[in-house]
Amino acid sequence: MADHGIARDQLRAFIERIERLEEEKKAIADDIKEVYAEAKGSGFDTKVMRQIVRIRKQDRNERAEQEAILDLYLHALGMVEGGVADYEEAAE
Amino acid sequence: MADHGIARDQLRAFIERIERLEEEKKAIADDIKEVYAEAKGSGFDTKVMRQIVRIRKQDRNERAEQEAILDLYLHALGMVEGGVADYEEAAE
Amino acid sequence: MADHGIARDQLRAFIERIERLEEEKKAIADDIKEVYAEAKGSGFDTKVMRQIVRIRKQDRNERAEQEAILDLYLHALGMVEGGVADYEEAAE
Amino acid sequence: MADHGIARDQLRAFIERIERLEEEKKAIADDIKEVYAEAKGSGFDTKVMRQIVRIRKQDRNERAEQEAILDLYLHALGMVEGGVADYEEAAE
DNA sequence: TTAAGCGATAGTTTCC
DNA sequence: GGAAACTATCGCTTAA
Repeated sequence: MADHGIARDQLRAFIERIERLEEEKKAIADDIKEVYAEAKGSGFDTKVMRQIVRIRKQDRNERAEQEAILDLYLHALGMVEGGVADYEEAAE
Repeated sequence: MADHGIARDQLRAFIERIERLEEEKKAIADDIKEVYAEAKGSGFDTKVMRQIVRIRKQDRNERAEQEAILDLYLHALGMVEGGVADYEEAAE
Repeated sequence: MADHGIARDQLRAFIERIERLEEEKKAIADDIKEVYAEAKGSGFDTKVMRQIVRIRKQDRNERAEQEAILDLYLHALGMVEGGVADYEEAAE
Repeated sequence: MADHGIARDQLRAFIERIERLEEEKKAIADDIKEVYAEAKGSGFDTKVMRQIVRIRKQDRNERAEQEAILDLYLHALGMVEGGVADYEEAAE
């Protein structure tokens, strides 16, 4: 019985942290909407803008993935041992 | 032709503002995930937690809606100007 | 009352079509797994393979999106009416 | 060095087989969406439909599991070889 | 102004 | 158990 109170407080704290973060997230989402509205007011086509944003994001993702695959290859080819890898192993 | 450069700069500025905001949003979303992970590490069931968060949000929405309806009634009845509102301002 | 039977039969038909399609989908997913297993048996690293597949897919998506954005621009700039569009229509 | 070319061709073949299968899978997924859309157009609630499909799938899984358990029992009791199983195969 | 299509996000499941 | 794929839900935007 004793722990229930503690667990409850802990849970409440977690929930409240989450709720505060969600509020912040919501606020930012609203900011984004505002920016689009403002841009629209300046004569820009928001549809086009959204696509630009999306494609630029894709570009970033792709670059990240390219690096990931390069890493993977280097490891697969064993071209990493003797250098950084030993360092990392030693550090574990 | 002259304005294209300006429009371009303006567009670029809008896009960059949006991208910065999206980054922030992403960061917060990650924070939320972390909190859930931490709670899980403390032995809480995240599925249940998510439900709690969802239900509490609904409650808030309902409450907001009820207040909106109340406002509507008060306005319809002309019971609001210079009356309740002043009260609320004074209370803040 | 009369329509219930009909609606029911219709619903049943829809459900069964869906279930058949889901079976097919499942079968193909299994095939894919088999191919990965076979490749693994031939000494390939499936992790790398999955990344290759993913990145190639991204490439395709990006290309599609680029085309979409080009279209959008052309329309936004009004460079399509009476011009390219008619060409395209004529070509179809 | 000589094998690299072969490995490469082999890899390419695997990748292409996978990509072809993924395309087929995608096509079927799209077909499923279409059926739902069509059903919606006929006045059915797709949310409910999805639930029906899910429940029926669970039922099948359960039934399969029950049969597996039954099989297990029958085998454990040695009541199976040359009996029911052959019947079923013949019936297919 | 609302319905509907679409995109994004959240959640579940599956694989490693 | 952690990551990735798939699914479902939600909210926005658009068109009627």
